[in-house]
Amino acid sequence: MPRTDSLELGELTDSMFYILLALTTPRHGYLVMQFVEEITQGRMQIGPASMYTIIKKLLNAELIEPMDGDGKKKNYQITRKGRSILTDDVKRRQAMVEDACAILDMEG
Amino acid sequence: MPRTDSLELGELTDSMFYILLALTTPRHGYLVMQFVEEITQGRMQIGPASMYTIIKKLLNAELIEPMDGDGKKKNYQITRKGRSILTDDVKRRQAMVEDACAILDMEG
DNA sequence: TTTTTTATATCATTTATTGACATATGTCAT
DNA sequence: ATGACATATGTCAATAAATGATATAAAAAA
Repeated sequence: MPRTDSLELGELTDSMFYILLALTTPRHGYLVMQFVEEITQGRMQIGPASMYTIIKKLLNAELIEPMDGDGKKKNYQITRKGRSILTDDVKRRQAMVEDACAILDMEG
Repeated sequence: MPRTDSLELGELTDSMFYILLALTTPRHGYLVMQFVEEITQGRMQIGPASMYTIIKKLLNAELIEPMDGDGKKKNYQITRKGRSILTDDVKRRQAMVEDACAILDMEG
């Protein structure tokens, strides 16, 4: 990924992808971690280091925004810009799968 | 991605994914670069630095193997192990797209 | 002959991820 | 009320991945 910022290319890393997906509903970081593990059935786990590092980056890029926090908890939600980049990235990933299914002999 | 080797997790990076896909037919590095650009219609480009670095890594992990080279050209092809990991990774990516389509409101 | 394309390769740098660690509050059983 | 565990957020150093720049050399084309 490196050497060029993935967000500048309009691409999301797997972690960013799932965190953005989680924040289509307002949640705080800890809940996002649990949510990702749940919907992926444990296939993907995001620990605190990754979580809070990436949250910071997504905030900075304005793909998510802060919301009303309840005490210690800090809630975030996806922005319009974030949603747009997320749906584009779903399409990008869909295209990759289709490329593969065409060449291999898998049902796409 | 880092801190843990993606291959040890049985996961492929985007570049590895396309290079393996290209090597389902025997090809040499330079052809792989062109092939990837073609099938992705320019969406993904892999330059020489990435190409030969990743080829080396895939060889080392025995996901590809060398073949008869014609002069300067070095041909490679995917191994059985490589094919198995590739199809698994297609499924992993398919699952990600499905996760997203379920939460967003996209046709999967 | 000069230029471009083909073909392979390395190195230093940047970005991404994460294990280990630190901190603090809330909850629950003993 | 005391110890254990879950909740909740955060940093830092270390590792891995990708790539721009650069180098080399043969073949093809202009």
